[in-house]
Amino acid sequence: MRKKQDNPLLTEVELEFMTVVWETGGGTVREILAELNKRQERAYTSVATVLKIMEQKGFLTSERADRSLVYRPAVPKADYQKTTLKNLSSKLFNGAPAALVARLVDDEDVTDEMLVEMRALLNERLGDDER
Amino acid sequence: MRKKQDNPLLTEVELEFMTVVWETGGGTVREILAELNKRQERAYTSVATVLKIMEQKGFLTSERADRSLVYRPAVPKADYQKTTLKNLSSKLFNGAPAALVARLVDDEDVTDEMLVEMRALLNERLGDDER
DNA sequence: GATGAACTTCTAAAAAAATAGTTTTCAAAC
DNA sequence: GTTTGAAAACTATTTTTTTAGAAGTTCATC
Repeated sequence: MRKKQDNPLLTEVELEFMTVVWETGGGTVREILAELNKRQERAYTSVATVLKIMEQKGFLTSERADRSLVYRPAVPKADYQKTTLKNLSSKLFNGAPAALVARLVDDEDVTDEMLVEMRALLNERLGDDER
Repeated sequence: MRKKQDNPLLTEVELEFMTVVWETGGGTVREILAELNKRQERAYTSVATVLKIMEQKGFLTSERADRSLVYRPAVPKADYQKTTLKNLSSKLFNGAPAALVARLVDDEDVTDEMLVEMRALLNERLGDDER
């Protein structure tokens, strides 16, 4: 009987940490701390605590190297992006991902270039024949 | 000196409440409670408290009718969807909304029909001339 | 003008998330 | 072999979110 993991979402702070780990590929607490503190000062132990929790939740793995733990992503960023989009789409867009795109389309901050890029992605996956 | 409202996002529970208010157009505490309790039992005062907070945060307006307060959305769902997408895109997709669509495109749960629908939306906004 | 039902408002406690101090561990340096 | 320093583990505090009881208000009715 497998437990299947029931809250697949990161909290605000966890996401910030995870972003650094994805970008850098991971590292020791001290290294991750250094990266995080470029944005906001935090104590060493705060970072260590959160990283440990994230490991328990299954978002990170750790491995000893010398005296330190080295944390690495256990979940690829692309997977988590997918999870998040699914969640958002179900919570705020009636489960319809297209509704989500509709909203992007009428956002004036989204440029035509971006929209063209999106269309290209869709065409690539769909094939260019009209429907 | 205006404060400009610095956290524009709903919490988990607030979003659940807001969803009901958007769907129904709003109502009294008792009415909203009835709707919410279809999913999860909650005390009357819990709901009243959260609705009050949401009003303070600017997501709802209230108006007296008889002895009761009637709550209504102060923010259209479409606006909030936009806010959320902006936030998500900046926090998890390097500020590139197209990256978000890229992720939708390679999600096997998103059907071709949905993708075609998205493309139609893009074409509509862009005009059908190629590029 | 007292009573009570249906509210809102006030207050607070429980739970979750975020932050960080204190203690322990362990290898290396002396 | 004792001291020291860097790190993890443990424990605690603070803040935010969620939940809800208790007290106060309003208004129709007796």
